[in-house]
Amino acid sequence: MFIKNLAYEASAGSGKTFMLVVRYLSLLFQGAQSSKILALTFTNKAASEMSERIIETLEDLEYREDELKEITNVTGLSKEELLAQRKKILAEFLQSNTKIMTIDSFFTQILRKFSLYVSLMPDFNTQASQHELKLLHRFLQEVSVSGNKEMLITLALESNKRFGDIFTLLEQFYEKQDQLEGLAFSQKNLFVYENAAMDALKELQKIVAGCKGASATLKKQVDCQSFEELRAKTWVQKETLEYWVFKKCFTPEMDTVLTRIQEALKEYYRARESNFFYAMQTLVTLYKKAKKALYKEENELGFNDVTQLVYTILHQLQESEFLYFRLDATIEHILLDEFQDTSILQYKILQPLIAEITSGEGIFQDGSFFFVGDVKQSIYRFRGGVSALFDVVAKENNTHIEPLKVNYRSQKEVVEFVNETFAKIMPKYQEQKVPEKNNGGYVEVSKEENLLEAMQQKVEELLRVGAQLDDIAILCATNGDGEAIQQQLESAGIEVVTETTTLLVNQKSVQALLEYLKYIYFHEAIAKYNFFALLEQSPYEIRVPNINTHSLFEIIQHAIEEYKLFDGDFNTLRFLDLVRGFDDIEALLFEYERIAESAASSELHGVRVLTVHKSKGLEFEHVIVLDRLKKTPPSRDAIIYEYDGIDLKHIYLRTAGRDAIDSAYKEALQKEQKLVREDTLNALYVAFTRAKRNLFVIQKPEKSTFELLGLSLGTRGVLVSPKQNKTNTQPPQHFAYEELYYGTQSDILAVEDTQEEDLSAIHFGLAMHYMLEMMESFSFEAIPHAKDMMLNKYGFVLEEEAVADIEKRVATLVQHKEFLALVEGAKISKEQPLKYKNNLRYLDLLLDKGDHYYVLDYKSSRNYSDKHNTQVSFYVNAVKKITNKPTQGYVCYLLEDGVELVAL
DNA sequence: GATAACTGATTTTTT
DNA sequence: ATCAGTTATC
Repeated sequence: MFIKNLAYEASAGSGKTFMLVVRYLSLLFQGAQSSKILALTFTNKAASEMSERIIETLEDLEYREDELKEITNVTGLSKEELLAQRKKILAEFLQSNTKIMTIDSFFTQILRKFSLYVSLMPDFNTQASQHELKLLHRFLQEVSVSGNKEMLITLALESNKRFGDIFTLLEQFYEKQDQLEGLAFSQKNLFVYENAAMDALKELQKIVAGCKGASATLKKQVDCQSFEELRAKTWVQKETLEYWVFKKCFTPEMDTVLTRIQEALKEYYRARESNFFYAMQTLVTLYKKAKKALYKEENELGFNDVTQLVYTILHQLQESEFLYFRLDATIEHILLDEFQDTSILQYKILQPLIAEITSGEGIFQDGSFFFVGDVKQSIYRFRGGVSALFDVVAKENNTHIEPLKVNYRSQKEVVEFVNETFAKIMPKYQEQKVPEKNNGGYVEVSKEENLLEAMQQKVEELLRVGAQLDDIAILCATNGDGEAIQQQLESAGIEVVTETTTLLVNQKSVQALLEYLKYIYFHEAIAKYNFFALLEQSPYEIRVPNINTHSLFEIIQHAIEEYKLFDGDFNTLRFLDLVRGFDDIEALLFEYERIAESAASSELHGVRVLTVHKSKGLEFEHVIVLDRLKKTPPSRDAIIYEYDGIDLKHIYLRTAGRDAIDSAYKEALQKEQKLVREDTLNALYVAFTRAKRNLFVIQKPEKSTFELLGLSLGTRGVLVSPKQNKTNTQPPQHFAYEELYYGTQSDILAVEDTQEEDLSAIHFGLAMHYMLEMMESFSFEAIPHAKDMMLNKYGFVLEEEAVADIEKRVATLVQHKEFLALVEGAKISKEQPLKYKNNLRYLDLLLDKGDHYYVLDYKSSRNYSDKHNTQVSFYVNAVKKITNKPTQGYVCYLLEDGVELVAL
C-alpha cells in the first residue's frame, strides 16, 4: 500500500538506498513526473548513487526480484504492468530534468533564481579561494570604521580567545541568528559583583586572622590581592569550608561568607556572559555587513551563506511570489535522505513546501512526503545537525514512522555483536535481524599495548586468509591517526589509500603557483596579492615571462626557482610533474579543478584508511576499528547552546568552575555533556556497522574510546574470506589506451590561439562545452540550470552577446531531430575521461546504445575541420578497440546559423 | 603516607 | 578537560 507521509527509521545496513529507490520508482510507476519529485541527499556521491541505482533498476527490472516485489506491494500494480511500462518510464526519466541532488545544490538553485532580492548576482561563486581571509579582512575594516576595535579586543582578551576563534563564534551566531532573535543581552557593570565578593572575602580574612591554629597555607589561600586571584581559588567552588586546612578554623559563619562569595561570583559570571553576548551581537551585525560587502562587490558566498540567504528570501517574499516559486518549481513529492543530519534552518526552508504537500490540498492532492534517517548515526551535531528534528518533523507532518528491522549488509556475527553492544546502552535500540543466507561473520575485540603494531598484524592476518587489499578498511578517530596508520602500513610494504589525503591543488604551495599563473595570464592584481599572501611575503612586482615563447613547464619551473618555492615541499615537484599533461596556461587554469576531481576518485590499490566520520554511508568487507592513538580532546566550545527539542532555549558562555555555583548553568552543561556522549556512541555505532563480514576492534589498555561500551574481549564466529564472485558494479570506466598521437583539443585551441590571437573565441568555446556538460538532459527544461552553471564559471569573461549566442546554439541542439535520435534511449556519458599515455582527455559525449557506441565532439566553428576529424577518429578508434563494439563518430557543429551533425 | 592545590603539557569530527 | 608531577600540610 502506498502511504503518503512515510518515514523509515533506517538502521545501518537496513537497505535505506533500496527503500529510497523503490519509493522513487513507485512514484514514477504511479504516474508522477520525475521533474516533480524532489530527492535530496547530503553528498554528491549519495545523489549520483541514487540516480544510478534508479537507472540500473529500470534497465534490468525483470531480474530485480526484490525491487519488483516491493514496488508491487507499494503501488498495487502487477509485475506485468510494471514491466510493460518500464521502457517508457526509463526513457522519460533520462530525458527529463530530474531533481535528485544534494540539499545544498537545491538551495543554490533557488538562490540563483531569486538572488536579485538580496542584491546578489545569479552567477555568484560559493567556493572562492581565500574567501575566509578576505572576509576577515573586511570584517576588521568594518570593526575599525565603526569604532568597535576596543570591543573586539576586549572580547578576545576576556574570553582568552584568539581572533580566529572569535571568528568561528561569529559564524555560529550568524548561522543561528534566526534562533537567537528571542534572546536579548545587555551591557552590565562587573564591579558591583567583584566588590561584593571582595567584601565577603575580607570577612573571611578576619575569621582566619582570629584563628590561632591557622596554617601558612590557609593564610595564603585567603590572602587574595585581586578578584581574579579569588576567582581562581578552588575552595570557592566547595559546598562547605569544613575541609582541608580550613577545617581547623571552621565556624558556621565561614560557610555563610562562602555562600555570599558564590552568589556574587554567580552574578559576576552571568554579567560577564551577558557582556560577551552583547558584544557578539554587535560584532555579528558588522560581520554580516562584511559578508554583504564581499558578495556585493566580488559575488562571493561562504558555506552557510546560501542557506541563510534562501531563508531570508523566503521570509521577505510576498505570499504570492513565494507561491510562484513553488509552482514554478512544481514539486509534488519530496524524498529526504539522511534526515538526522538536516539542520534546523534547512528544515525551516523546506517546511512550507512539506506542509503544503502533506495538507493534500489543491494541486498538491497527489503529493507525498518521505524521509529516511537514523538518529543512531547522527554524528554531525557540531555542524548544526539536531537529531531531535527527526521525531519533531514526523509529528509535525503526521508522518508514519516505520522501522526497518533487517540488516542486509552484515553477516550474522557482526549484527549480533552490534545488537548486544548497543542494546544495553542506547535507550530505544531496536535489535536488527539477519537474513538466513548471511550466516557467517567474525568479530574480534582485543586489548593491545601497541595499537599500530596490532593493527598491522590484523591486516596481515586478513591477507593470509585471502582477503583482498581493497576490501580492508581501517577506521580511526582523527586524520592525524590516519597518517600514523598509513606510515605504519607503508613501512611494512602494505599499500594504502587514504581518503584523508588532501588534493594536490589544495596544497598551499600549489595554490601559490596557481595564483602566480593567474596573474601572468589575466594580469589581475588580486592574484598577485594572493600569491604573496600564500608565500607570507609582502607583495612586490612580478616579472611576467612571455607565455608564447616559454612552455608552461618552463614557466612553473622558473617560478619555483625564483620564489624559492621548493624548500623541501614535494608538492611543488608533483605539481610540476602533473603540469606536463597540459599544453598551455589556459588549459591548466580552466581545468585544474577537474583534474583534482578525477585524481580524487583514485583507482589505486590498497588498504582504505579513513576517519569514522568519512566512513559514514560506506561499507567494507573487512573493518578494523582502531582506538584513538592520542588523548580524547576536551570539549571546549566556548558557547553552550541549550536546546529543548529543536528550540534554542538559552545560551551560556562556558566558564571553568561555573557549574559548582550556578545550577541553571550546571543543568545546561550536563545536557551538553550527555549530547557529547551520544555523539561518541553514535560514532562507534557508525564504525562497527561498516563491516560486512569481519570486524576487528582494537582497544587500548587505558582511557579507551570504547570504554563506555563495556566490551568483553574475545572472538565470535570464524575468520574466513570467501572468494568473491565479483558482483560489485564496475568502477567508472577509464579507458586506458596507448596509440598513435592524433592531436587533442588543446592542440587545436593552441593553434587557434596563435593564429587568431582571439581569447574570446577560446572562452566562447570553453563556455559552450561547459554548458553542454551541465545539461542534465537534452531538453529545454535543462537549459536554465546549465546556463546558470556556465555563467557561474565563465560569466566574467563573456560578453552578453556571447552568452545569448551560446544559449541559442544549445537550444537549437535540443531541437535537432537527428541529434535527438542519436541520444534517444542511449546511456549518456558526458566528458568521459579517456586515458592515453599518462594524459587525460575528455570525450564530449559518449553514447552507449547497448550493442554499439556513438562518440560526439562539439565544435563551435568550422575552422580547422580537418583537425577535428582526425581528433574524433582517434577517439572512435580508441573506443572501438576498448569495447570491441562498432563505434560511429560525429562532429557536432553548433554554429551561429544552426546545428550540423557530420558523420565520419 | 594521605590529601588537596597548583603547574604545565596535551588536544577533533567537516557538507 | 584531564592527566602527571610537584609542593605543602597534618
